[in-house]
Amino acid sequence: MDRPVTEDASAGGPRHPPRGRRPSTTRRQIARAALELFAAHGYEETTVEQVAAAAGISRRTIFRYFPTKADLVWGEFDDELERLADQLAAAPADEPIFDVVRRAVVATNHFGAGALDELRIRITLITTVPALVAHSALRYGAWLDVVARFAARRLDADPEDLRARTVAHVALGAATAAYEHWAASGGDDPAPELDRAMALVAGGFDADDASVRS
Amino acid sequence: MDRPVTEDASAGGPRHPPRGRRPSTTRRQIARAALELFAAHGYEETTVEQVAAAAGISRRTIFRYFPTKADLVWGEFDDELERLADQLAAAPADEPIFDVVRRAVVATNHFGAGALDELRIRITLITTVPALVAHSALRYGAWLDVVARFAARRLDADPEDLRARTVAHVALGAATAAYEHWAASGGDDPAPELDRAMALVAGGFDADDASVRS
DNA sequence: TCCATTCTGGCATCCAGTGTTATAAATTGG
DNA sequence: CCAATTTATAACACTGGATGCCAGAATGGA
Repeated sequence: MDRPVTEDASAGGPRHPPRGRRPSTTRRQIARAALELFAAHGYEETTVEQVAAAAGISRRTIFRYFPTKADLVWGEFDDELERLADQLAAAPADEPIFDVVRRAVVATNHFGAGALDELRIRITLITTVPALVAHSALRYGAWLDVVARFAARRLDADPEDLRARTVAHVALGAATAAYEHWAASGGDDPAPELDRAMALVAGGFDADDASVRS
Repeated sequence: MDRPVTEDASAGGPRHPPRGRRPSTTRRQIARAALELFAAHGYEETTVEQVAAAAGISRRTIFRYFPTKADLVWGEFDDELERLADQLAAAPADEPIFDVVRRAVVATNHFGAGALDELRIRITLITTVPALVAHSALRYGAWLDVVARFAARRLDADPEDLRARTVAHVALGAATAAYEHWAASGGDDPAPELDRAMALVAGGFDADDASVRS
């Protein structure tokens, strides 16, 4: 009802009232409308035109808020990336690299019961719809960079160092497996699955390790 | 010069002469024409129409040989998948899971000097062009299934088992990191990079392990 | 020759994504 | 209150990948 005034809840600078015409909607509102349609009728079956209609704006405006149709599903992924980077940077210097990544990934993936339903819809779409599986590789690129940069710092190496990139790619692989598994089997919080997958890696897939058998 | 007669060099059944009109070209020829154009002018800058013209066929026919533009870059990836599956199946039953995967991946990625140039073009495109990075997630899906099925057999578990899927995703991560690194830094055979990346994982990223420091 | 089969080309269509332009809604300054 | 400026939106046109459909070309067989 009240106009969305760009919902800037962050600690901002001096509050100049915004200059021109106010946005008629928010990213959040558009994404929510899209997700409902995708969940109800399927991603491929829903056109951007229909999302626009549901959100009460024009097709062209959708693409000003989101660069691609696939990005409608990803919500505020960039924010999560920042939290991950902070977690990594704050880790004690003597903690082993992969342990830090493991802790950080798990820590940034705790969700309240309220957000779980929406999260499951998102992850199910991302891990099952081919167009979204494909797109995820692009979003994960930034994730890889964050983790690889951290690993490179710890190894005193270049961000393109094979070891640093491998740490990142492997961590992403474990996280992807965990999320895929969580979305398919109706668990509760995805954090335990994440921790278990990362533990397997940290143990080097040693078949004698109890963590593998648990 | 001579007509391409569907180049079926495999050990076939009884040789009925093919029935209807013969194909005017081959997948190989089309892919080669496409790769040249992509390398020369860029992937996004080249339209399927131009590939068709270079291959001497119509745009529509391109999409009968290849389901998407991106698949033009992937060549005979399916064949490689079969070889990987065979390698995995032939491994001794007492060899640790990840060691088997490591050996199989390395073994299926030896290339003669003649094929290296084309491989590097392919991998460079796949790891740098956003549309191809995205598409790769779809092709790797089949790769994941092959490795996960192997791991599941070894673990006497379901193919969707978290451990099996994690093994597959993590192996793919390591392989991706290796290939990415190989394409960027002009090495020779990608196999050593693959082996090194997989060794890091097998060692659990233990910083005291010599394999990590080498 | 007539027929069945296989491949190709051309056309129409859908949809995601982009550039452009006009217009609406808001603030600032007179 | 009016004009200038700024920002957001809508409407339109256009590109290019992908798909369905159908007519026609090219082959072997009866």
